[in-house]
Amino acid sequence: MTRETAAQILERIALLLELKGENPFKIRAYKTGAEVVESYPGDIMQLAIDGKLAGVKGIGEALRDKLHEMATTGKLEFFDKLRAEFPEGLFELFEVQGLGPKKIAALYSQLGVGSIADLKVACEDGTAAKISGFGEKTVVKILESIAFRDAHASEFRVDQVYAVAQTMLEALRDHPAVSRAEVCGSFRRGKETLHDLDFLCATKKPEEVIADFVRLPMVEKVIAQGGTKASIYTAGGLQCDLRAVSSAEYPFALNYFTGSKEHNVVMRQRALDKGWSLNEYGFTVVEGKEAPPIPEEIYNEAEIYRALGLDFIEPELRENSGEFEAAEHGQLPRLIELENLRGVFHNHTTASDGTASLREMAEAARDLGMQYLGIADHSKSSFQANGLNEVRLRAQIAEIHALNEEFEGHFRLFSGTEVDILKDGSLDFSDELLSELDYCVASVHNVFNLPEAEMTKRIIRAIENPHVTMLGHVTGRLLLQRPSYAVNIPAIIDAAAATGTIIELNASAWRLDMDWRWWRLAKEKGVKCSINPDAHSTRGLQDVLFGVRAARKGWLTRKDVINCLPLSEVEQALRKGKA
DNA sequence: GCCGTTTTCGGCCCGACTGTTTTCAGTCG
Repeated sequence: MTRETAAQILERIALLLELKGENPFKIRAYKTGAEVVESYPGDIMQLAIDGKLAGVKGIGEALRDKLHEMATTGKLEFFDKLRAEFPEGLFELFEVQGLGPKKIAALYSQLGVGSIADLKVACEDGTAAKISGFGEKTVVKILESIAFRDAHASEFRVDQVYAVAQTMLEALRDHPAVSRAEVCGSFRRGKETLHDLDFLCATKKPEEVIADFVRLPMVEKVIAQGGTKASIYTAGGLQCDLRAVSSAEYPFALNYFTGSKEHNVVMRQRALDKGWSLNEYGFTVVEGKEAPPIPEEIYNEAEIYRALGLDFIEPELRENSGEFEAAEHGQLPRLIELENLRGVFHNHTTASDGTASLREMAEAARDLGMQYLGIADHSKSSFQANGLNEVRLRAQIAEIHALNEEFEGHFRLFSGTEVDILKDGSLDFSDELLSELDYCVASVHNVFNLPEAEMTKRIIRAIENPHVTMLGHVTGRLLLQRPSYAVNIPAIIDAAAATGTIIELNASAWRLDMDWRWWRLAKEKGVKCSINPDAHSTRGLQDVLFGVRAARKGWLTRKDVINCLPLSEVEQALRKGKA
């Protein structure tokens, strides 16, 4: 059993115990246990098998035994018995905004509601509104939340598909009959959410490759299987398509299946203007038309673009939103790469709601080849996240100074805070305290329902504070789960430009906020970006990967992203904008 | 169920907001 599965089982136990009205502290113990399993630095499942979990904080005797059982037998009797008491669909009810354990338990016991489909019926026929604690507004909110969820059905965040994409791609590339393979589609274009994964491979033996593809271990169900293409579902319900083509066709197919559809339309039109027809297999001269000869050998996508008089357009830019004009005039940006990052800001430690200590986070960042790490734990108003008060923050600053002494200039910790932007736009800490920090991230964490004008004013007031270095997750959205609050982004960008405030690109796959669609505007206005993992564990630092994808999609180069600066320059840059 | 300058049992994170109530329970962050 994988650690992800084990963690999910512990989480589900916590939910079921909540439904049963169990002791809340016992429930929290299971939730903590799930987090520990999820983010433990080391092979926790092997430790469980070997019976070496003693001393792992958060895992006591009971969880130790349960983890051992899961790791060795692949199941957990306690969980199987517990979940048999409730319908399977009950879990999805927790995804509905406004529904918690108490309301779900009431719906289930009084109306037999055991799934979102049941819930929808109960809301629409008026029975739900009759339950004590439910009313008209509750029902409306529930229906809204269900509608939002339906609109995004069968969509996945990129972190949910990343491992499958890599594993399948490796399997394809490993295949003796495959010469080249790639993930195409919206995954390759760096989209933040997607419906399926499109794989492409070049081979002389398509049927053999297809047959082996549908037998991969992660394949749950074969939807279709033919001579050159197949579709399957993984256990997680993710659809994966494979197309097998010849080596000569490969660059054309790669281009075609990467899309976007709008980009492809323009590509084909440009080819037609030359008298060529373009499809997923190659160029052909249009019947009866004067046309230049088709380039004889096209081995890669760049040569297709060159044949059409264009610079190579990176997949992330292929949305027909100006990339052709830029490619024609040699004005495409040289997009940022993961390797350009020299450090990261906005990270949490055990002082607030992170799972790793200051030292562990620093060591993990060094191991990733970074030169610096910015700490930004929550401020006191974020009680839920164990936010730091003034005394604890000053203690952390001192601790950071001590660690920096120890690093002797080889690595640098920056002291910061993720300070709450309060309802009126004032900040959770005084200017005096903020001035003692190396930098400050300001974020909204409560009162999401303000009208747009008020929310915009609130955030701009925070931006105008000279101690606010950067603005955190500007819209508060959680992809596929919660829409952004109402806010006027162009007005925020203008305010950031006027005050020299950096805007964060929160790299958590849940957020990717500010959205890639706004970065070109921000860049035009001279606003700098900081790609921030918002890491709550050492593993979380690696989320910068998703942030870089989004930054590339937003046309950003290393020059636009502040944490591409080497240590020797970044400190000054943190101050410069606000000087 | 976990933890502990407690060795064995008491404490474990808090406040705002919402909608339903008529003083507060439930949810969220």
